[in-house]
Amino acid sequence: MATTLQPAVDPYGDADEGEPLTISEAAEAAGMSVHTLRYYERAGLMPRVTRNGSGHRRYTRRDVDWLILVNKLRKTGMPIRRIREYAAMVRAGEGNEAERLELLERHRAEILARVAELQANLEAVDYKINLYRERLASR
Amino acid sequence: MATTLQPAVDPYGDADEGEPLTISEAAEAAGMSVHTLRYYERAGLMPRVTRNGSGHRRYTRRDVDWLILVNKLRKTGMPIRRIREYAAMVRAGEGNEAERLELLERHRAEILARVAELQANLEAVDYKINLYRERLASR
DNA sequence: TCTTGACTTAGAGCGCGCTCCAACTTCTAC
DNA sequence: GTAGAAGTTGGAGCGCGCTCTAAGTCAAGA
Repeated sequence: MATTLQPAVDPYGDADEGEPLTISEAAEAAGMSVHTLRYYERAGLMPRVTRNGSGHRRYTRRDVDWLILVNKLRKTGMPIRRIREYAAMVRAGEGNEAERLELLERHRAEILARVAELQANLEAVDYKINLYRERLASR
Repeated sequence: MATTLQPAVDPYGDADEGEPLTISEAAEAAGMSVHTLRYYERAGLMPRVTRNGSGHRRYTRRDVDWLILVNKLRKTGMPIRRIREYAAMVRAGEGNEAERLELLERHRAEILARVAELQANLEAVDYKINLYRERLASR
């Protein structure tokens, strides 16, 4: 008997994966904790996660790729809530690419704004640094 | 009207401070809420805040400048905890400029690292964006 | 058979940075 | 003098994103 429940539709777009990973292997591969993986799933951030016969999660390579992307979205400040929306679009399958694109383009603009803000405020820090350097130099 | 907010510019000289501001005026000038100003004071982020005879806070131009700096440090991700350390140094007075400089230089490095991280992860977002654009174009 | 360890769940806990509330006092304008 | 705006305090509450705990299931190896 097959050990995994295969979905009728592959939410990622393609098929066939290779050996699935356990949660700890997937956590290792994605660079996060098993706690976080379970949390992300509960939070609706995974388009799908299949289980084996005894209820254990099995992560495909695509699942891990998705986790790595989620990680990057998080590191660029995308809130869980919006990643959930994105995951829902991916789960819904093909046909909503325009929406997905719009979400990512908005996020791109936010990243650029964030970089600009950091660089602007960096100037104030640099100004202060120079002030202290001068004060120290004139002793 | 001698009581307007005049930038009589006193960037750390011993010049006149001018009329002190109430908490709501200072909040307005610094671009934050009065709640936040009180919170920052309680959290130890203010080197000093004087009170008038009846216990109301009076903010000098220097206090507001400090708040603006704190705001920039926050926006560049410096935790409250570390700003508290910095405020303690300022409160302690002259003689610890080397420590203050070190704190700011560490923060500077963290900002640069953050910018680099954002830019690196931005590439993944751009990659995805291009993917969706191509998918949409070939329809 | 027993132990070990990896997995499961629901739910609690936590650190951060505010943000607000209740109850009270003080200031300002009329 | 009085209304009401604005100030004060201690402490509660909140949204976020994890992070961990407890109690249980299950399979493999000594």
